Amino acid sequence: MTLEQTDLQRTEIFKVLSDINRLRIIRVLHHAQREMTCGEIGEKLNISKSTVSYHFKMLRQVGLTNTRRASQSKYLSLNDQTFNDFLPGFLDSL
Amino acid sequence: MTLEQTDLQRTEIFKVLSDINRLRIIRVLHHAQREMTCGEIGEKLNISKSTVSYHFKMLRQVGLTNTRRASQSKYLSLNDQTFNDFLPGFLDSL
DNA sequence: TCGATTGTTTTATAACATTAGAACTAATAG
DNA sequence: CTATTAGTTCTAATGTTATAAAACAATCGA
Repeated sequence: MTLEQTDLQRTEIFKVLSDINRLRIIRVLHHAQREMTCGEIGEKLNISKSTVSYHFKMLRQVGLTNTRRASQSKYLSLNDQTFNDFLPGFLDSL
Repeated sequence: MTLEQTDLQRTEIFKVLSDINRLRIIRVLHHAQREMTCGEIGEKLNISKSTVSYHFKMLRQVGLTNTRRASQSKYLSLNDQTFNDFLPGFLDSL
């Protein structure tokens, strides 16, 4: 992994974290300490389901979250590994 | 300081860090361990002076850098305090 | 199978970000 | 005062991002 590649990965992660709604999603998940669904988070944060789906995708694409399908629902959880690798201590500061 | 205000401050900082050129500027400054001028950094990173000036402004606005005028030149340095407050350990990971 | 539930993708739109050239401002040296 | 140096702001072009409604897809219960 070159320096430049790591830089690009870093900027991608920062880009994902630079949106207030995605930060809210992360906080909600962190404080809940459990998986949550798209609908559940959308309702809590008052955003449309398509918008939540869009943000979920971005979070997943940079490895900040994991997803698990179960029946109709899709459960989201934080990927602690990525947070620890790139932003040690960040989650606990939320 | 409310949670929401801190969130906005955080997303602003992440936004500033989500650009590859600004990340490069930070790395160059960190490794140089000294102040550097706009022209010096622009030359090193091969970006126009107006673009460097634009990025300098963003960095300063969120408190990631300090500036000092001396004669015609303007010297930039990292504000370790802000990095430590919001991203402890980040600079050393660069 | 049908209808309900849940989430995704498409589409359109509006807002914002990045870039560099040109014009401008500030400081200094001669 | 004038020319030079260093940086800023304006402008226009180009590209990116966030949003939600609408259409679509997948799953499940009856």
